Amino acid sequence: MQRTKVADLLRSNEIGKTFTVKGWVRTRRGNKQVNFVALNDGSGINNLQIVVDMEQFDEALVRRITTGAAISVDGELQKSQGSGQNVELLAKTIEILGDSDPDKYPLQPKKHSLEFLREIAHLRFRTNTFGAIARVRHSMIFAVHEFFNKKGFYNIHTPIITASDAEGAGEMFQVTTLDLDKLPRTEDGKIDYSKDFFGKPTNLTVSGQLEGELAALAMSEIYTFGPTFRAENSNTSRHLSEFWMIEPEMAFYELKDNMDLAEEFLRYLIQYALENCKDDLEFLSQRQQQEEKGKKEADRAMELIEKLKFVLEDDFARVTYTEAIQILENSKPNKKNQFNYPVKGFGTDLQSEHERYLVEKHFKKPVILTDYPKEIKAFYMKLNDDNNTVRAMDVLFPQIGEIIGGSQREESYEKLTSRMAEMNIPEEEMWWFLDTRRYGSVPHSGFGLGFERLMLFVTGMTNIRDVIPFPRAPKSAEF
RNA sequence: UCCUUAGUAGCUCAGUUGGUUAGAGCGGCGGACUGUUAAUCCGUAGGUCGUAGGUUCGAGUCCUACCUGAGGAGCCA
Repeated sequence: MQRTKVADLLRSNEIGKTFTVKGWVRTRRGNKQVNFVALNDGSGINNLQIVVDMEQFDEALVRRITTGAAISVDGELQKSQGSGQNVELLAKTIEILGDSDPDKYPLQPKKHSLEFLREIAHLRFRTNTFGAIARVRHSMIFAVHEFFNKKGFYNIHTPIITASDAEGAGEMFQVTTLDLDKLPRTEDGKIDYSKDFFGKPTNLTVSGQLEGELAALAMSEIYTFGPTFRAENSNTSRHLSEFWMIEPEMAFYELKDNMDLAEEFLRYLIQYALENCKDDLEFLSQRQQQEEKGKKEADRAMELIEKLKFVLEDDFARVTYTEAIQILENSKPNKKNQFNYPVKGFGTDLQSEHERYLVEKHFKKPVILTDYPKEIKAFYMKLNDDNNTVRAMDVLFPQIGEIIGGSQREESYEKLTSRMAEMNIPEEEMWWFLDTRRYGSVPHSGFGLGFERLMLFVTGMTNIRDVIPFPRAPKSAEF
């Protein structure tokens, strides 16, 4: 018989009909007369209750239905006598597909800490929380492509392995096939990369932006959605060594168009989650509420779904860096010396505590900060007429901070090369990038959205290692 | 990388100023209960206390180093 998914069966009202379900056992309980098995196959957050009439089954078989075991059940759908579910499956035949030794299976029918589950990340898909996160993650991936497809953007695959070290977005992972025990040397003792696989030093990409610009200056509107790698030794709940980034790049967009797109994009994704991930979000919300019980009232996060809706209600605040500095300088915590890093006028690099104050205390909604001093931003950002600030924009979200970083790009060949000279970026390595400014250069803009940061916000999880299936971080590459 | 903090049964934790056979809850296992809802009740088996040194008559409990986790900072997405 054809297999029916648990989620479909739970929605079904074909009482009395026979179905086959396959999945993994969450719990079994009962007595000599009747047993109840909670079965999940990943199709949704809710389990199907299998009712096992003990008179119909061999006790030895039923004993093998342990937490974690895989089973196949043929049975009749019926209205549930219990109150926890509408329908249940009265088992007619049960087949054990895969046993699971209850003495050794690490997942117990009880609450586990997220830290423990990180140590058994190969099995954590089987928990409610990580099943929900995996489904939400899928929906968000799908929504990203849907959004851009609807708007006529083309998805571009940019390279994972690159030879350019130009963006300076952080430490890079080197890619090599050289034998590290016997490195070939040139006459002056340096490593001879002409012997390496690509004939020159190569790394894993830290951003697809530069290649994205090449595509945008022909295709008009493109986006990338791929893995990026940073070998930065950063050990926080907001950073990964391997993460997924979405980078749209648009010809003929100025900074305001860029901001409008970023805001529309984020709203679209959140709206999509609310409409398509209701069950999972409700579960994640309950989970979060449980977690928050131990905290002081002032430290508690807003209820998840309420928080998501709240972001949709209001336009994001848009302020320039200069205005933000003034707000911060005149803020209570600054005057009372409560910031660890006091704000001292133009040029101060904003710290996490400052961003959090702006978003969570002052504006109480997402904030887009623009026009930063050129000194603290990348070389490719368009210089403003004041010669002092660049057309950068950072979108700041409550709790997670910077979720998007972007800018209008410098389209002038002269200004770009002079900025590169100031920042000691070798022109000869960037000849291909500079060609876009030599031939048919136009105003253009783009931004990068850290996909896992979005996932943090949408799921209400607080550690980024919990919103990607197999997190990569310093000293951590298991599974 | 820096600061703080933690590392005791499968999991979550308690172990008083260093002192006889290291405790609990949950989970597992055995049993009871004619429909349960991480069920309930009774019983039972599991640890030498992150690793390596050291102090001491004696260390889970003090000291040093290292490893690992968590929270925060920097870097950023």
